[in-house]
Amino acid sequence: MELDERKQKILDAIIRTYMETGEPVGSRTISKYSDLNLSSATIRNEMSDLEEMGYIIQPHTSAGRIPSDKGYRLYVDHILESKDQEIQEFKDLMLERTDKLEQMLQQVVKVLAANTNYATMVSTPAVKGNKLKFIQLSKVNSTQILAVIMMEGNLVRNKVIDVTEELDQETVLKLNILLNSVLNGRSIEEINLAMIQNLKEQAGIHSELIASVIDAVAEVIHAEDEVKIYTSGATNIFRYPELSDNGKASEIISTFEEKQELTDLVNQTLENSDNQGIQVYIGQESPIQAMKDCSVVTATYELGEGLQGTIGIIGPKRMDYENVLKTLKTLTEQLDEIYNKRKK
Amino acid sequence: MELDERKQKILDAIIRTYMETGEPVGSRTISKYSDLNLSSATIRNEMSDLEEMGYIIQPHTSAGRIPSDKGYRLYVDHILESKDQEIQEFKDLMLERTDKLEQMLQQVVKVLAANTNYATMVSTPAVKGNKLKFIQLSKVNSTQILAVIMMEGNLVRNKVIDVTEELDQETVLKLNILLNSVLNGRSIEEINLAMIQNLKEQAGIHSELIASVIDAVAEVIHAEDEVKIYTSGATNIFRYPELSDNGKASEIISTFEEKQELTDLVNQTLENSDNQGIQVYIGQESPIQAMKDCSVVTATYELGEGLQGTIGIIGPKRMDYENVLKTLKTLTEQLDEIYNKRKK
DNA sequence: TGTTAGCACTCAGAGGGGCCGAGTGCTAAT
DNA sequence: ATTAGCACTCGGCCCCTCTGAGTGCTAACA
Repeated sequence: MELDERKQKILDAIIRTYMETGEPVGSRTISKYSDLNLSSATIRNEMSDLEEMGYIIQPHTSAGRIPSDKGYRLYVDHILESKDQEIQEFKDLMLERTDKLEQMLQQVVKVLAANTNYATMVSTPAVKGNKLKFIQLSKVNSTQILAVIMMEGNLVRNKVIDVTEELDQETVLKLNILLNSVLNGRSIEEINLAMIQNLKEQAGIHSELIASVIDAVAEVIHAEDEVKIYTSGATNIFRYPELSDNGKASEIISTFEEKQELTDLVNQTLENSDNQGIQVYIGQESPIQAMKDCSVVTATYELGEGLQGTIGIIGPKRMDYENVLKTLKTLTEQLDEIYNKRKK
Repeated sequence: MELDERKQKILDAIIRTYMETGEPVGSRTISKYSDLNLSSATIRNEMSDLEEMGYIIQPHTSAGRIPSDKGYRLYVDHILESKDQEIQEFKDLMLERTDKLEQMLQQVVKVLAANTNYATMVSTPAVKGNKLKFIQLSKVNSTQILAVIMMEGNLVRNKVIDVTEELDQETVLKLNILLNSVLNGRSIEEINLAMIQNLKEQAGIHSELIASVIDAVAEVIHAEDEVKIYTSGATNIFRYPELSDNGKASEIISTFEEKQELTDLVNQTLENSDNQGIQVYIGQESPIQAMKDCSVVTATYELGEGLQGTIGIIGPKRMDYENVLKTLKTLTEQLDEIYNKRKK
């Protein structure tokens, strides 16, 4: 059987209606609502076909039809194809923009949740192929050294290193210079064993400390450690009866609270960025098991210099894809812009 | 009317039974369950008195009685009076203890939620009268300086400062020495205007930068900014039917997610620490409106040197106070111990 | 041949009635 | 002061019915 234009239109009408109401939609509704001017009987026939083809589902006899994952997928793919969408302004949000990236992201995720009425999340940017700007060792006390590591994009990480040998100020200074002269401007991938060996030799008796510092650098740069995730509006899922069943709701909210699985989502999203970085997971497609009854829309934003983060919106399968996609697109663009301004 | 011993015992029995079952408890139950050897009729008379005195409530005619906030309060106060409670071990938790305080706290809050089946939260320590260990300025590029500020307790904060004037390495070094010589070992309260003035004078043309740095120090030290709150087990509230009513659950979980109000709770807790730092808010007593149907138990832990944080457990009013109080006491002691070991 | 009207059928959900049992308050007896 | 007994209350549960939305099928129609 073929999905001709009329069937498409009917499917579209079904999905739209269902997105609004959340109730199974019947033939009569479509017959009246849409501008197809077909009787309910005809619609029924078509619906029967659509069901056979797997685009819609009847939750039980004598109920209307609801879209299946496959139906949603078709719908979303259509939207994704349609090219330029108008741009909505986030001025009010951006007015309050702060210098602190993390605070801003928290702001973003809140506004997003409030605007969309879905659950939202955002990850801080992961470091990817990022380069060292400089390392600064400072003596804390006789047995501890503070290593401050700054990367491109002004990301700063600290680590306190315990040392066995006592160091004087001068030695610390020398080690500083040594480390910086060799490591600055390198990405983690570029720092190889030969380089480390070389460093150790030059450091002489302090080679052990060098090893510690390198370890710290490696640890610190390793992205996963430091990707933070902010969420908001998890309780929005109570708005959608099909999700607020106690077991489901609890699972989804737990996932939001514990965040571990969200990290997986972020990583997966970053791996397959395409289509302007926006991805839509419908139902079972979702990488997170707890969200198999939801749709998850993710977008990748980039603050330049290999700093990529993810924004995600989680809602019912009948979410307002059109609006969500548009909003996410706008938002990621705005984030780009912020970065560029800050750079200037 | 007086609360004689028998009434006390009956009240106690009512509360304990209700804590177990979550159902209103009737006179017959108490008559059989307790070792008072009184008929249900007698119990009924006493219950009638207890109700009049405000310790118990009848949710509706022909239902049993449940404890009122006042009843719980009496019960909790009794427990708090009873002195030495046995100590329960958290060895498995502590085995995994890491150097990273925040990671450990996250661990703590998770274990706590899993063990108690209540919702839990923990705040990172707030800085209070804490002293500067040192300040380190580093040149990032021609217009930016990185200030690393280390406090007692090895708390490190970073801030990138934009500067208008170009600085060479040597100047940065000089400013470093200047700042450290004046500010080291001072707490934020000790840094006064005269000191700042003095610094500025010595800095000459760079006085503006000094001002920026001082601002940064102030900002960074200001506790509220940096108190982070971790939560876990928010969905545990679904275990308790009296809380899992949709509206209430949603409110509580939102509070947990947004965290702003939890900060208020933390602050309030830190302000009135007494009774080994453990406080119990029952129902309306809670500083957080959303939790007016819950009980909130908070404990203050101290990592020495003015670093205080808060642990909180949020559950139904019929929570197992005895166990919760014991657990919290143990936990805070363990945290103390960790600090002492780390110090050594 | 595609579309429509009509009709019998299905089924979830709302509403109502009746029953049950837990629990109370009161009274009279011990 | 305590207890036994009794009438009464009331929420929760089960069962039934009714309703209305929706379907599939068939026959008529253009």
